[in-house]
Amino acid sequence: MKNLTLKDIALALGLSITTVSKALKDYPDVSAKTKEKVKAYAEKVNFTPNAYAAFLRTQESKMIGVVIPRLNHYFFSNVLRGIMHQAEANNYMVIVLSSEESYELEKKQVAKLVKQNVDGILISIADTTHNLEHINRVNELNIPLVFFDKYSKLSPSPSVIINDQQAAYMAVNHLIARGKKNIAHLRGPLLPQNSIDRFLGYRKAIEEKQLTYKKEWIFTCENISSDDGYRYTKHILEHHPEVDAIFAVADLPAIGAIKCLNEYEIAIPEQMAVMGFSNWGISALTTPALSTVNQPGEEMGASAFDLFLAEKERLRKGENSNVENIELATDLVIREST
Amino acid sequence: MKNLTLKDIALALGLSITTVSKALKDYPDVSAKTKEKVKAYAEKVNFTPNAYAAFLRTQESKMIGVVIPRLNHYFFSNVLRGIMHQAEANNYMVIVLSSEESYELEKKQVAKLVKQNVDGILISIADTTHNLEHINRVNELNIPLVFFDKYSKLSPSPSVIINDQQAAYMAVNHLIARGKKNIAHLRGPLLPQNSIDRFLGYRKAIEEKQLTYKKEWIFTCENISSDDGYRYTKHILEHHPEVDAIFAVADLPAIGAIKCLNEYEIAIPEQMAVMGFSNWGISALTTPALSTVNQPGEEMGASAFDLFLAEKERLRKGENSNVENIELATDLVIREST
DNA sequence: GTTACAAACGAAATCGTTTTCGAATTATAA
DNA sequence: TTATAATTCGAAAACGATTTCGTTTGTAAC
Repeated sequence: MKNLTLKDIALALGLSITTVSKALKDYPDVSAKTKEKVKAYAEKVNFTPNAYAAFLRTQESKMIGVVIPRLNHYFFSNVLRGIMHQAEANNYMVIVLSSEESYELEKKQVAKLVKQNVDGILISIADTTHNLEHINRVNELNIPLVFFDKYSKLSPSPSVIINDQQAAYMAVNHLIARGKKNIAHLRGPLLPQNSIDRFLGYRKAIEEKQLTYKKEWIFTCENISSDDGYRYTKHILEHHPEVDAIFAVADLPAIGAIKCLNEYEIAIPEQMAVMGFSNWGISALTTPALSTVNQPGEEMGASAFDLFLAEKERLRKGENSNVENIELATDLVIREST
Repeated sequence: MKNLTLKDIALALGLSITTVSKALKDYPDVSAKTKEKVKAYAEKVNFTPNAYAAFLRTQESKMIGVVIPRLNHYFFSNVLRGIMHQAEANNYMVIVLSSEESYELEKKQVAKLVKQNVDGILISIADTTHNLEHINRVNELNIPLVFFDKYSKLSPSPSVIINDQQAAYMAVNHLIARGKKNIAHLRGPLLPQNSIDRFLGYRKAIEEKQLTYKKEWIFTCENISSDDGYRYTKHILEHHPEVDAIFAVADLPAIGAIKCLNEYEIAIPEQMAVMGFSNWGISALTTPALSTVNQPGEEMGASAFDLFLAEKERLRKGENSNVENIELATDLVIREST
């Protein structure tokens, strides 16, 4: 009924604990016959070695920690699913912690994972993270660490990201191709690399086509919330009537924008086009449906886990080979709002 | 730099491992002076006992497992946050697994948690779970198990739920108070208790006010998706023009309904009112904004964790006292769609 | 000075697995 | 027949914390 031990199996088969353990791990100094017998019995009673005891010897916990900025976030949920799927395939357990976009909490969560002796940490850093001491400490302890989506250029750890600048560039070019000339940008906070890159992609597209670029058309969504989008759109309507398109850093502000435009009975996309970023599940359900950039969440999660395995191997071998970085492709999802 | 052990502290202070351990746990046979010294040093070097080694003696892993039907689900994300918050306060780690609404996967995930020696399991069962052997097995192993939101009446384990029947009853009564007389219901799958209860609440309200109740106005959303809502609403418009309100088992189908009604340019709520259930973040952002029933997710998560602690204590003492069940209050959120 | 007792500390066993090293058995060669 | 090698197994020592049970030391009572 309860979880069996090697001892139980050894007793049942008249073998020593050592031989049972070695048989299960295919040591060469156990006869084929004995291996068969042990494996068959272990299979029958559904034995799996006690992970805690194993850790004590091997110092491998077979657990990884994941730190994400937010739990109830469509994109990160998808990344998580990708991570967990890959983790399961490799017999790893996953501990998920949220930083709630707070630098202080992020530090605590990372420390907690280190104390838990996780074999590695996958992290997407918070909007407010301005210091990488906690990350550096993980590196010093030789614990594999992988960034996904929100990384820092100041850390040498491997990362899997999208090309935010290029994606934003494509998105804005799409608006331009639709004939829009005065495009406002609801950008993200100032620190995160991806909100910087999306802004740069926006500016590059504008400048390349020699459209007007105005600082007054750039608004910073501190919380990347629908409320941010709603408020700034209202402001745009009242103070910048010449604006004919909005490119938002994420779907949530874009949906807030649509909400506002609907209330003011502005025709979308004729009078004002709206472009989001991330392709959340809900973005297909607004009226009108939101055009956006698709981010491959599950793929990113799976790649992040694979990078962790690679990084672990790299650290084990003590190689000074370069870390891997992965850049995933994105694509435009054109719907009714453009 | 690396994680310290009791041995390191003992060596540094010229004490035995035993005394250090006992000092940290406030054993009575350690002098106050020594306790002070040990605690101060442990604090300074940020010592925490190795959880894996501790488990081997105490058989307590200080980890709980959580199984939810879906990861990217607004309500469950909130429950998770409540669980994690409470877990952190009590020094527990949380392993989250998803059943993806599949009975088979749910069984696997529970088995995995048992193998991991979690101290308890919090679970919201899948829509397709029709058999409780896996739950019973957990009970037999004396591992505390707590249901939240989606439970089974066939298991004696404690649970924290809402009164779905009463909440649905209130919601439908609200539609009736708005003058609606022919109310359709987009119900959930047949197995889960909450979709049964919401249906019963709907029927109770209808029958009590002696409105017409028709089987043809009941539609089963197998996936509780927006697509379900969209499809059935289209069907209602085409085949049951007399229907003047829709009560959905969840927000997602309700949003699908609104999407459809908008496309057909049906006036909401004048020609057709729509009521959801759960109060997802997006339900305030549709046009028109969705009326719904608020479910206290975080509170439910926190209560579930508390129930786990209580159940653990109950099992430890071997009491045959009754298990606790908690029912949380819900409230209507009236927006534009009614 | 002897005994009794409490206070303060440590030795050692234990949890279950892994792995090194040595012992035992069998097979092979001389 | 003996020496050697190959094969197969098991004893035992870790890993780090917990806890039982002794041991030592000091104090008080007689």
